[in-house]
Amino acid sequence: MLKRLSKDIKKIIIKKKTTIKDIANVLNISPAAVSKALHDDSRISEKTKKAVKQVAKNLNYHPNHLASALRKGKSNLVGIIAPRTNSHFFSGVVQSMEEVLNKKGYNIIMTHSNESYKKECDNIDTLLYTQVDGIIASMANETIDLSYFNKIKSKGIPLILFDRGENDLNVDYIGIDDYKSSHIIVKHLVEQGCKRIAHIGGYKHTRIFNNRIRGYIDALKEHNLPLEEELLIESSLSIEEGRKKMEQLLKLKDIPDAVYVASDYAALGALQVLKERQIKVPEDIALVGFGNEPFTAMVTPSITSINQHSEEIGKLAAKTFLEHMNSTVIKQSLNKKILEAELIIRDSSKKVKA
Amino acid sequence: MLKRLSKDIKKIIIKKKTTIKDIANVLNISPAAVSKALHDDSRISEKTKKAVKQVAKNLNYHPNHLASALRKGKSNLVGIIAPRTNSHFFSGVVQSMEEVLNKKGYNIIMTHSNESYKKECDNIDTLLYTQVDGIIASMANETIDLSYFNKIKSKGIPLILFDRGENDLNVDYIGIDDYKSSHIIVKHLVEQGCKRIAHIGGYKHTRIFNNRIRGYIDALKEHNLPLEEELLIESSLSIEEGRKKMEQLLKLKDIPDAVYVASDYAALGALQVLKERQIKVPEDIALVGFGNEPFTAMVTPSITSINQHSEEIGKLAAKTFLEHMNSTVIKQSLNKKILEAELIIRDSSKKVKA
DNA sequence: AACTTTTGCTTAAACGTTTAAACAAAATAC
DNA sequence: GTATTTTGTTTAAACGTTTAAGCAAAAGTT
Repeated sequence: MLKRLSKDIKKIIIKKKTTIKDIANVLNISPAAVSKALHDDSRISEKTKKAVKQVAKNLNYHPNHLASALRKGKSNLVGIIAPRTNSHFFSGVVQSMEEVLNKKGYNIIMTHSNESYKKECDNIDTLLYTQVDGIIASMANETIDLSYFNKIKSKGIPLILFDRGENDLNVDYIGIDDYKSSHIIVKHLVEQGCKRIAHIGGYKHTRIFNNRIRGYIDALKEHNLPLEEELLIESSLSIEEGRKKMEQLLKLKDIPDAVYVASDYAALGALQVLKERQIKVPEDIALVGFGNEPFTAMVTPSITSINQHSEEIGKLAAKTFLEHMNSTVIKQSLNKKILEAELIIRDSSKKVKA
Repeated sequence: MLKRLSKDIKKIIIKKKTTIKDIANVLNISPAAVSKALHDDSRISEKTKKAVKQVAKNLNYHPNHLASALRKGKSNLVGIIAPRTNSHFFSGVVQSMEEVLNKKGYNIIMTHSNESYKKECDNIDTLLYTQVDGIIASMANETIDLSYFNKIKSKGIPLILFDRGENDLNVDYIGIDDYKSSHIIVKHLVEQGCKRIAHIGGYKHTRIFNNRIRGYIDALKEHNLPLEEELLIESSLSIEEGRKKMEQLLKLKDIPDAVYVASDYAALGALQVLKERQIKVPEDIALVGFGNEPFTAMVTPSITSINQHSEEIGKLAAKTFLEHMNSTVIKQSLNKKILEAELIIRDSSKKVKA
């Protein structure tokens, strides 16, 4: 009784959202005609189209996404999961994805795992809950168990991984050739005359970091340099970790003459330590980072780094998603697209002047 | 013709998602009964509830959120917009919001403006598009134009701001008393015997930073200290900016004996500079940060800071949202909740030993 | 003028839920 | 043993959109 009353009050106070029906009533046409007019259907006259759009604007009409998504069986939303938000690489990737997807009428729901496995799972859950049409993701550092990603696949919606992917998971993948990138870096350092090349790498269980480590090891071999255990360090690659691992390397009786760091952030930390200790870069120790973050060009000395082609990766990932949506049958063939990375040589490793 | 065919193929290949109807068919009951059983309606017998839930599990049933949201007229989603993802404060706030909201059946869509106005607008658009039931936001540093936030209000869904709010905008707000916080800090520094207290603050156009600056100025006055222009600096408050502004202060002929930095990150940068220059903290210069980030306790010397009660803010913001949802009429009265902050005194400012 | 085609709309069903209302059967009350 | 309440379910409509199918009128074709 009281409840009924308050409900009526609500109805009075809340200006009901205008629907397609309201527009139809104003113009004395059917809701179907309105819907078609709004979608520029060729079977609707220009006159009614104009009228409908005008009334829609007047009544402040906004389509009910839930209704159309339900009816069409797709939400036109794609979920993105990135491990971090503040890296130039990831934001570049996302931006170019967004560009491609928006053009095709898709909206994006961004989520960040912050490198945490739990958050990643939460992200997947909300994305599935909101009925996204697909998920494009890059895995958190922590993630080892992949059952949650399989949950996506079992729902039947496309999953595309980029950068931080996994070989086991049977999905499309876009990334750069990390193994080869290490080769390019080591080759460059050798050409600069370096003989004791250290590697501050990421954790081996992450595909890309493992590949960089393997590449480092194999490249040393190719150039007949010995692999010394004390020169190969795993780390979480934050600025602070870069400082710590660099300090660790400087404590060795036989310090390296070059350090290849698997992330620009950690490389920056390492550089800070070197500068504080008055160690000359690149003369005493040459330094190479990874990711081509903008700051690498801005610090002194500027840091040599690997350009990961974020725009290209984003574009390809988005296009792969669109391919899935446009194919009527479930695609069986997988897209594994591996781009070749590019070394941007800067002062931190330029011992031999050209 | 061909299209029809391919559609049929699709139907065959794609295992249709199981719906409430499928469960109903299996058990020979009505879909309505199934729906009620799944929601533990008191009018459904325990026996059928159990049976329904079992079948649901067997068929791998997942409720169609779009359908239920459409029918119920609410999505049970709440959008959150935070300026940054990596700050302890914001992640604490969000976590406690999530806790409160999940308990009441709400899911969260997190977005990050990354301090960019454009991204903030994009976030608002996608959130409105996904038909969230409300938005809880903290404004980007860049944001000056508030028309986009008014767009939310004009849609009739609740908007709750926290921390970075705005006086003009007629919305609920939860935050700490920044003005008073500055007073607490200045008082503390004066008690430690400091006479030239500098302030590295944020940009004045952001409410909270403006309040901190005003608080700093008024507190100086109260303690009969002169306000010196060269000691009051605006900045973006990153680590790097903290370094730069500290260096700027050290270039003065008459350097300060205390620095109050409006962010722990910038305070950390300042501390790095002080340590590099062998300036004793707190003996030569006392240092106070803001935000009580975990690292403030971990660096040497540990940094005195202001605890912003992130959990409390998150909880209150979530509760305010829930109040909106539960009230049948549109609430006119605004909630402005200002919490008192707490100074955590650590080594960086402890000149007078207790 | 008698047809076909095209144009511009309408009708009605569907998407998967929820929920008010109805109703039969069982349990309880008197 | 009839009246009333409670229990457990069904029916049917609704949420706002899209879309296949239908249909009348206009335009085009012989």
